[in-house]
Amino acid sequence: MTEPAAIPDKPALEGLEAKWNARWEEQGTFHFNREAARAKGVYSVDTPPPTASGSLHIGHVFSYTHTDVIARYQRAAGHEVFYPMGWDDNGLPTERRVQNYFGVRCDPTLPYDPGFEPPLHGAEGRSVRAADQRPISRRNFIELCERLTVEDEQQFEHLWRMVGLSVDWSQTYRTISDESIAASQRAFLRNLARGEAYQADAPTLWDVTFRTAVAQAELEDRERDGAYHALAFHRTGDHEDEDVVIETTRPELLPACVALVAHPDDERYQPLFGTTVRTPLFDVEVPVLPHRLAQPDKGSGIAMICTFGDVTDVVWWRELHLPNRTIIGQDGRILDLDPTWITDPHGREVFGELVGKTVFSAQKAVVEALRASGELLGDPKPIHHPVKFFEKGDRPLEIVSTRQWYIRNGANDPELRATLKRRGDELQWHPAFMHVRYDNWVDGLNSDWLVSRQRYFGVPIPVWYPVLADGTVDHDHPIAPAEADLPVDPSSQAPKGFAEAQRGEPGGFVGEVDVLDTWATSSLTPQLAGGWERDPELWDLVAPYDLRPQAQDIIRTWLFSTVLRSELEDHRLPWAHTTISGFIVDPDRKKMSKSKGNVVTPLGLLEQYSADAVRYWASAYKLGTDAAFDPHNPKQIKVGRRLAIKILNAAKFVLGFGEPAADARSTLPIDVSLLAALSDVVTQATKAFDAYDHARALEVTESFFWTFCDDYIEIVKERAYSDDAAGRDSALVTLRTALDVLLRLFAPFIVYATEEVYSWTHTESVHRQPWPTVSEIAEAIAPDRREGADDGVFQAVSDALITFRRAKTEAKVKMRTPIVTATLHGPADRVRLAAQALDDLRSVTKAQHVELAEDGTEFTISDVAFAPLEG
RNA sequence: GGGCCCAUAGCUCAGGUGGUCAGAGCACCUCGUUUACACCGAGGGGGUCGGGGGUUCGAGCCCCUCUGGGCCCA
Repeated sequence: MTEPAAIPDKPALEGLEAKWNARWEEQGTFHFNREAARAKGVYSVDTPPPTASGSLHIGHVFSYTHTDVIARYQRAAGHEVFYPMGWDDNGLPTERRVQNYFGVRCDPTLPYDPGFEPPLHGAEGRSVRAADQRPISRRNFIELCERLTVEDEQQFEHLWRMVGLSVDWSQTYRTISDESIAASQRAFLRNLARGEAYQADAPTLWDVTFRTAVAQAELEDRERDGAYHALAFHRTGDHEDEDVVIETTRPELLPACVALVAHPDDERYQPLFGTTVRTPLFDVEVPVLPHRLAQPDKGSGIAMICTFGDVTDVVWWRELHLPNRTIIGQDGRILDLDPTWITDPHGREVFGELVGKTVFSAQKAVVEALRASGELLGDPKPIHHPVKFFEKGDRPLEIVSTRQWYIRNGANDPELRATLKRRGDELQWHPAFMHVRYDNWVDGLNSDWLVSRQRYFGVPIPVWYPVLADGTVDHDHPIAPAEADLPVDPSSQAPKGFAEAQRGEPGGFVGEVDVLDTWATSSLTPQLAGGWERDPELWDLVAPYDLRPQAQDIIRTWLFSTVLRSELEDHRLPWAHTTISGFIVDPDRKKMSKSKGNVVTPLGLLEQYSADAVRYWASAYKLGTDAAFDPHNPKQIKVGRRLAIKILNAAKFVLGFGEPAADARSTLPIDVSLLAALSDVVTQATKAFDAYDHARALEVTESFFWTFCDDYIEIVKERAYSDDAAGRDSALVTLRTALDVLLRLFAPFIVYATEEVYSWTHTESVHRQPWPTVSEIAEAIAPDRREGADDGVFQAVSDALITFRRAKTEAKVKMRTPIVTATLHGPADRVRLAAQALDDLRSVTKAQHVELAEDGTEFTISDVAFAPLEG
């Protein structure tokens, strides 16, 4: 672009997205420049990488627009903005999508098939039943994951470009790329070396469907129907004929019962503490113990402890030093094991019948057997109670005992917990009240972070284990690779000093097959994007970052885990500010989610109303505020569209008046006054942006803009066309200055229309222009008029104008109907202000003569004589 | 059970440090083809700021409490 473009006859929003995206890409408008960064200072954004396998909905556009608006302001305010985009493509969501899309599932025991072609291609939306999924090797499966995410990411990028995110697309990263895997593994190895990562064989929350362990942060409670079953336990010793009745929602776990428990203060059960009872059906002797977590008001107040029905069972088991009698396997079925603790032949027979049954079937079988033995008292009492689920799962979690990897997070380390709390205090939250959610989460941590996942498409945990001479695996002495050798895949590569043939052999090794939790990599997005240990120059420029924008529901996961990793690695916050966007709710105030079927996809809205319109809608909401959205009547989007079109038209009109003389300045009182009002807008918008209140910045700008169009342009229109050189130049300078400033004030929000307009008079992008300043506006004012300039004259004329318009409306005459004479009344000071622009006021009202009267408390007019309208 | 947020015109939302703060847009009514814009313009009607207490000379704005909605954590 060497010359400004011609002003079109009929400016329109259509096509601007494609036109300007191509131009921005070609000119590198949003490229991060390291030299500029060193010179100007950096504003770096740790962008949330959307889940590549998900679909973007209107809520994403909402929050990402907030971030972009901030980035654009900071760029204008003089920073070199580091604003990369990432794709979170590793993990379960991708696996699940691949299964459904291609009709396959991963079976790691199968060999790789180089010529494999999936049975389906694009079974979008429907889930393919597990039985219909073709089993394929892990490598084939991962290849399909790669293939699909690359396709998805292209669509995402297209959408984001259309929305107009000022991202530097050359900085894009993926959480599953070799570089990301290496970074994630490197961070993990350092955690391991410092003793922050460790293994434990412990009861673990387990999703039966996905067959993987899940972490505390991935839990959610869901209300489910259940039933209290009253079971009779039998006392021992001197009280053999007495029963103790407990109520349980999980009678199928009876064979895993290891004790009964009641609250230490519960007088009903105090006599039983220290005694034993025999379980119904299985006749296993178990102790009756006191513990503070037993709830006297729940059921009969005494509960059975099983290994393991819920997380409380785990606490009891650990604190009361009870035996582990796990009976549920990783498939959610009763394990085929020898229950050595059950000695009663009938009990062993009953257990044998349970083997292989699902939890559901096992419960039916146990209940029937209890009925038959008379140890089930009465009918089960239906209840509604919260049950723990994996947030992505649809079957209740079980608890199984397995070896897993953990990263310390402060749950068992008061000092670390306090440090993390302090980091939360140091972080600047926008809005501030979101800080509480972080504190609540850190306070509520009850276990270290479980990071191993029994999945396939993820970052491999980079360790091997020695196989001892007797063939057992020595998990206590993991073999780690050198950082220089990363990334590694222990399931297909041998550790240094071993040959692949030694895999699984005595004296050899085995590779860890688990992968890291997605969040264990996502918690490193500052490192992944910022070239940590890969590009030290970049890392030094951008880290710690300025901004972490994100959704409120992942404060406990993404935000917290990123703070944790940064603390463990660098003992500092990863960023100075965090902005939390609200989410989108439907007109009934229900959160938008796939399962509710109320998700709105943005592409249609962008095409129908334009990206600027959608951006306006998003920008109009403050951070942290949930927004109701009705896709059938997107009012705010329509308003945004109207605004964007108005900008095009107003600019065309203003520029159409022609150019002022080169040395012209704003001289007439009303013109100076308009620029004073504009200065005030700049001050307010700047202050709002600096306080991360973009909605306020937009509001003051928009409000001024409409007044500018409806009043100021109308008021000076005739003068701008007139032969009076002085008056005309003052108007033209004022109009052009105001337009130029307004375009830059709007540019963070209305990115396309402002750029289009700017191109009519400039060869550079409006998005690379400095943020407007008060002193710059003063430059447009004649030097002797700058002192004490205020908006009084403009306000007075505007207010007076309304009374004239009202008079015409009430007289039911056209606005252009000439007035022969009229008297304007008002307070003396305001009348005198208006008098300073009396010629303009007369021209806009078509009044030949206006009498001024200093009386009354507000503007009114009287003695209006209309002239007949000609023609 | 604990915590946080929200409840202002029919709708969607603004209302720094308490004193023209009762606002904007949409919707509604009336009028209007004026040197950009009918994807427009002008004017107008409309709310005892969820209920109840309290602090204050004065409270959407501060405190208490109740009700309803949402979210987070147990």
